[in-house]
Amino acid sequence: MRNKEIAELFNQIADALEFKNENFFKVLAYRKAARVLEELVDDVAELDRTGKLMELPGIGRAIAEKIAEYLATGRMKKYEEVTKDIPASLLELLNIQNIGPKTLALAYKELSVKTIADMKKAIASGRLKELPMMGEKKAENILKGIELYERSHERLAINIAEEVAARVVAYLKQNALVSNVSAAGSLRRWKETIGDIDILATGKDGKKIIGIFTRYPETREVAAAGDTKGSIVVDEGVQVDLRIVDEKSYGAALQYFTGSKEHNVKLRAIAAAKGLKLNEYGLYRGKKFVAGKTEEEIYRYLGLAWIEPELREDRGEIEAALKNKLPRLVEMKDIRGDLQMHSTYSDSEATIEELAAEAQKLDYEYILLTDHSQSARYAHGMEPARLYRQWREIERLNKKFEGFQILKGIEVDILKDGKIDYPDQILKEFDLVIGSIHQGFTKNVTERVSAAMENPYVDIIGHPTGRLISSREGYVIDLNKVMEKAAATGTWLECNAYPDRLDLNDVNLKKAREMGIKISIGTDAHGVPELRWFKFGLETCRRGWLEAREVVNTYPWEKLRLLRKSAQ
DNA sequence: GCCGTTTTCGGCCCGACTGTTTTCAGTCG
Repeated sequence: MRNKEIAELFNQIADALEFKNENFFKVLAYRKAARVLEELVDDVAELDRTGKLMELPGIGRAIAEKIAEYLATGRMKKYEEVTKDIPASLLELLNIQNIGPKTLALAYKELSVKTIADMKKAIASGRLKELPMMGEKKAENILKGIELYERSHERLAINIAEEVAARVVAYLKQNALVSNVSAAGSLRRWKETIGDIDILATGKDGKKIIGIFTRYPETREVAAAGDTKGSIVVDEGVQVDLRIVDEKSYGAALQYFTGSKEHNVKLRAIAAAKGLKLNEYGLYRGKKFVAGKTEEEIYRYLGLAWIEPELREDRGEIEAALKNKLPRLVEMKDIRGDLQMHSTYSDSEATIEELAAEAQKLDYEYILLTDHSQSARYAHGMEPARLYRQWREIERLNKKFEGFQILKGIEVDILKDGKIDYPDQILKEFDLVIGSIHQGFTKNVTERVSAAMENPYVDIIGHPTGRLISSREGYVIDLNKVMEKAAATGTWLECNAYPDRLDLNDVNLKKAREMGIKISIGTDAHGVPELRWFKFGLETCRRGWLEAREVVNTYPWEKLRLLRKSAQ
């Protein structure tokens, strides 16, 4: 699939056009097309073949033709044209805070700045600050931007961002001047990675509150501090923004700062069509304030049901809300158990007993213990003798519990030849079996996973794409074929809740849902504290529009066992 | 460049903050 490759080209065209000070909306159009391709589950080449490219939102005639051109010839004239007089290293600088297209163009034209190193030199030599509209402070801020970029230009993992935000929110809540403190932005939407952390609060004395905020003990640097808005960089190297609004604007501001940008653009268009104006202070008819204290009243006034933050990505949620057809998203209270975890029997720190004790604290009815199978030597996979020992321990422990049980599971390797790591007579003894790829990431993965799904005892495919958010692309796999096979065989696909995996991801889950595939959530915990990461899987499922009945963890075990394909 | 309950042209996001300037340009979200 070349979706990502083409998306990257469009992003670069957008950067180049921005640098050249082209029409801002044209830049946006390319960025939108890039985003649509990045999130596309289908193969862009297939859509091109069947003439369906222009059915995608944000893809019109001109962009469809460029995609077709690139697929046919491996080249895109537009891309070559707009980038030919720009050094390849230059556009990277646009990602640095306080460097925008104007500053960059000026530094390039006057001082031949082409790289980050050039920019540092231009600042050190004092030449940058001599340019028009530049100055001491401006140069200093660019230098800070470069430092931040070099330290951590990667997005923050959701679990880290959530922790940082929770600490800042708790700090602000201690202060009597502040009320209604809440995280907004991509964190409130539970996006899998977070750029910076947005926090919203209400209070009378904005300036004072911003002052308190900038004295947060973990502040490394204060990037801005005004009457209603402040920005700090905390020790993790992440930027935290705080906005202060009036009580009566709280809902409007929460809506506005939760985003996504694309969702908000569409919402404002709906407002405009009704002769209204929506901004972070409220919904207005002319100068008259008509709504804004809560999000609900804003959506209601626009003729929409309130939309869960996780859905606000402009992936059809506004259309669904207009028709009153929003999904009833699965919630934590629907969940009865965790369906993947490891113990000391393979490669984990936690004993079975410790995992069970923690699971009961979490009010689960069951957990599925899924240690590795024998060929996973790197993970101390279990040969049959150790497996039988584990079963006896599970049986012994289960006698002690009431209203809780440990299910006998396994994360079995799908081998390089597509075979499963245990024979069927062992497999059928498990309560549930997860089949996963842990070896041969580039070798016939689609065929091997498909073959595994033909096995009546393989109930779940674990982390189906194998991606690691921080470090690995994932297997070479045709997910469309895998989903078709999953739907045909009644195999469930996993949403692995491990924060670096979140696999399947939101857009793939939404696609799976549309195909009628059931989803299982597992933390893949390798230690007791990691059982608390379940929420990241749950939230990813919510971003994939999943309802409780579509997530198998919501069924009591008596019902769940009957959903297995071997019981059908 | 896209899009259409304002429909084939004209609108599409605009307000806060900073730093440069001396009334506003650039950047960010």
